[in-house]
Amino acid sequence: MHDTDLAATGALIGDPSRARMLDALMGGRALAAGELARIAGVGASTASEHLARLRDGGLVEVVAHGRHRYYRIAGPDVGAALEALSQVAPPRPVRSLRQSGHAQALGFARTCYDHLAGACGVALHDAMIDRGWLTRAYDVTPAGHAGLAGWGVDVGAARARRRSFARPCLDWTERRPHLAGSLAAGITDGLVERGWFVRRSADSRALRLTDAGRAGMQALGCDLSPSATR
Amino acid sequence: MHDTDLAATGALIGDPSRARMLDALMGGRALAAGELARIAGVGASTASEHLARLRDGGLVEVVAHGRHRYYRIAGPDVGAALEALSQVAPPRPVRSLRQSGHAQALGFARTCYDHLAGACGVALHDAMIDRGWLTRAYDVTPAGHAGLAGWGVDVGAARARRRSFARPCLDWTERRPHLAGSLAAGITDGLVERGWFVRRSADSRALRLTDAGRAGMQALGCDLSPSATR
DNA sequence: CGGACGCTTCGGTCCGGGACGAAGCGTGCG
DNA sequence: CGCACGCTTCGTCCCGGACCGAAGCGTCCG
Repeated sequence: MHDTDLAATGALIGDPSRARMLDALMGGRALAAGELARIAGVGASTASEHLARLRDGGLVEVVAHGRHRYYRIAGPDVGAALEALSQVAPPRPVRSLRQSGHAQALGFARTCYDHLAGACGVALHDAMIDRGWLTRAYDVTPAGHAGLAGWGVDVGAARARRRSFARPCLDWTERRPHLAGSLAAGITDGLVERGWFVRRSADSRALRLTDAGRAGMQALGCDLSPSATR
Repeated sequence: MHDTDLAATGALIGDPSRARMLDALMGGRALAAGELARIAGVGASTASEHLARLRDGGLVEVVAHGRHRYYRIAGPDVGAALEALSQVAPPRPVRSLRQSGHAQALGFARTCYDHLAGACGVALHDAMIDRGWLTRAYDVTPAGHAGLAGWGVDVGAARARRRSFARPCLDWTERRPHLAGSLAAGITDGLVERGWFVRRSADSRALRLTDAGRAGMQALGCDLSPSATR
């Protein structure tokens, strides 16, 4: 039984270079050390040291492929902590039209670690419950099973994973829950594979909703109109 | 629509003195600046500057009573973020028998901002659902209404507050959910007022379960045996 | 009213951590 | 095999933030 060292983890997140790396890794993919150095805007040696500290602190894990070292968020609890911290972090003022567009894109659709977030994530969560695919206790109904199978999502596989199956994750841009857990990760993977969402760039966890994705989500009953997403 | 400055908030939490203050404030009470200086082990001037930064960063809020300045956690979202961060923070090794006792006490019963956490919190959450006081979608049943009224808890008042009513909050010591939200805050207040739990000290968010509390919780079906709390 | 007290602000000091460049190690490839 | 490349480790420098003591302000109380 232990007390925890909050300051240590806070300090890890509290460096701007490391925070930029963590933000990029919240896109859900593993990124190479060199890529993270570029994203953070520091040299390779500096990036190495930052990544070592994040790894030692348990926030990221590393997988080597030959000379390439791929880093990723260590697990869903880290993703959840970073999202919760984003709830209370101050907004970064928008200084350009380009940044404004990026912030809009983040708010509309992005990954929160390994699942869909933003207005699209919240709309999906709400529609799945309204349509009876998911109960308010976060169980998948037979209708949900069938519907998700039609999306190419294997609900049984998600359930078999040794982690939380389905739970609400409070969305920092919408201030309402989107779906998290292994089910949400499976759904998000499935929707990306179907081409409903496309990743914008390595630097960003913003996702772009395709025409096919818009049609599919609206068929479920997701409300993607501008007023509903505000 | 904004991006957030994660590093700024991380850095606030990442100072040991400030982390100690936040930890004490997670006890759910407002504490005076002088008390927080004592808890953090720094002088009054240093504490003032730390508190000013926490206030400016939105993590705490201040209420003046004459020459006394009482600081408290700014809201449930901050409490949730700190609890989520505790999930991923490294354990602080226990160095003495006294610390070991304190860590045990924290794990058994403590406040997580304004609601009961630890083994007791998780046992209460589970028993309320098992006993049919609460549904798995976190609605209070008529039986729950009556039972809680018997505990002196006003469910209607909790529902009328402009915040989340009832939701799971992943417990960092038990790794399972305890109850959070205005309902949980009301329950915790009620149980403290009934003398079921007693606050140990200003420095700590540990709660002590009284004999009356143990009897009352066991009557509901809370499993407080050592094996169930491990 | 005058002194005590709680708290905040400010200037000065010092230390820790982020940045860089150089060197070293391991993988990949012609 | 030799060179290029990706990454890590190490030493040095420098800046920012925590800390303290002093001074100032406002409240409390005899």
